[in-house]
Amino acid sequence: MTDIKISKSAMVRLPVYLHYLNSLNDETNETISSGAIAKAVGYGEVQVRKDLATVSGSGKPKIGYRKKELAEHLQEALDCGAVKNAVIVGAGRLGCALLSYEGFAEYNLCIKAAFDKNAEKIGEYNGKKILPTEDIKRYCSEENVGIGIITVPEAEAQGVCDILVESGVRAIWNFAPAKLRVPDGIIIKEENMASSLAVLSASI
Amino acid sequence: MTDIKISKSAMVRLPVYLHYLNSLNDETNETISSGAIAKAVGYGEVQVRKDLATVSGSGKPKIGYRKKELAEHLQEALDCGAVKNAVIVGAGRLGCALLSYEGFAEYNLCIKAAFDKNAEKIGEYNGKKILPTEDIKRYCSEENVGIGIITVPEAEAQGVCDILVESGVRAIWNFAPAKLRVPDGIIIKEENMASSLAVLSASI
DNA sequence: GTTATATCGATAATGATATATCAATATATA
DNA sequence: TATATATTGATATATCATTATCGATATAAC
Repeated sequence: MTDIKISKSAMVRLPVYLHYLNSLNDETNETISSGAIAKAVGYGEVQVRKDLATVSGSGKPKIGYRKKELAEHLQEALDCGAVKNAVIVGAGRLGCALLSYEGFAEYNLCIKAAFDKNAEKIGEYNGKKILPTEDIKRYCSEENVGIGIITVPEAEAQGVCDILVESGVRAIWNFAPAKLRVPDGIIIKEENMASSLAVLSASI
Repeated sequence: MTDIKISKSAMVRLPVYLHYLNSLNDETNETISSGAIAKAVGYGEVQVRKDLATVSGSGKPKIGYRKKELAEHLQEALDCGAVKNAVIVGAGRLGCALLSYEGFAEYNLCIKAAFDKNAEKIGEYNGKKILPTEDIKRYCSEENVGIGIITVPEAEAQGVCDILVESGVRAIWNFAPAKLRVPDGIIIKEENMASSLAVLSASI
């Protein structure tokens, strides 16, 4: 693992490049220029070059980047060569939306199952199991789950978070509008829908 | 409108402060210190003071901030005194999840209706109307809609975006993994779920 | 009244990120 | 082979955001 430091903000852009490359349906050209990518994804072209330089170095003057090679390097940087497993806790509307969202597969992310404390929800959704909350710990260790997604109400979020951490999950994606406490070493990303929309609204 | 410049990243934190203040159920203290807020929401205490200074100035040494006053100032800064209307285009799972999400109300955001091109979806969901795509323009001007939320597949996103812009929407929240082109003056926020999760996954 | 303490606000220092500039280079053309 | 051109990569600069420091001030205790 060549341990180059990639900035947080660059990390957000990498999947965008990869997605764009994947979306190109085998056109004639084997290569693509930073300018073309920049235009397509809406970043500055220097920005693109700088980002790509940190992961690839396959760019050649007058030629551009070899698409295939670049995509591979992006995959490596995002470490999405091997499938990674995730689970969702909270099988409400948002939880189910994520459960059935196809887009994760592109990055080799697999949402294996969801959990809910409500007995009525237990069963299947879109071919994926919804299990009772009590099963989280067992399931996560058996299925080698590394990522937990929290879509429960605010009041329950911290409890769920603790269970996930106990279950060996190393990263958490939190959709509840609550600040969660996690031990050092656990990565947490807070996603606050209402506040995102509020920001947008404030700027109009 | 006192036109102070608030940085983008500070703007993201303001709703968090407001939400926290709202969540305090009328405790004995009328005031709260920047340190206490910092601890609760997980930011540095200098950070909190700096953010609050840009919107309020109601802080007093040894006392802290008057909760009520602070909340009002945050509301003003976020301009969420008056109700603002939004619509969703794409009544799939994610669209419906957002349609029924209660959390927006805290910031006086009202998602009025959703639109879908699929005739089967037309009707109601959770008490809110789902209308055919053709009605977007008429509805938005009649109901004074300023914000459009796009939850359609990538291929349809740009078309929907154009319609929304034509309909007088001034801000767009895009959940499709596509870079959308909008005229100057229209604010757009790209939200890429898959790529968010990919970033998280890459860091474990 | 004087002193101690909590807490803010302002300024400065650091760090991170984005943009601009330009030399270096791989190909194409004459 | 020499020259022109597209395009990268590196360096420098500018912008933006966070953290640290410290003096100022409102209350409380003595």
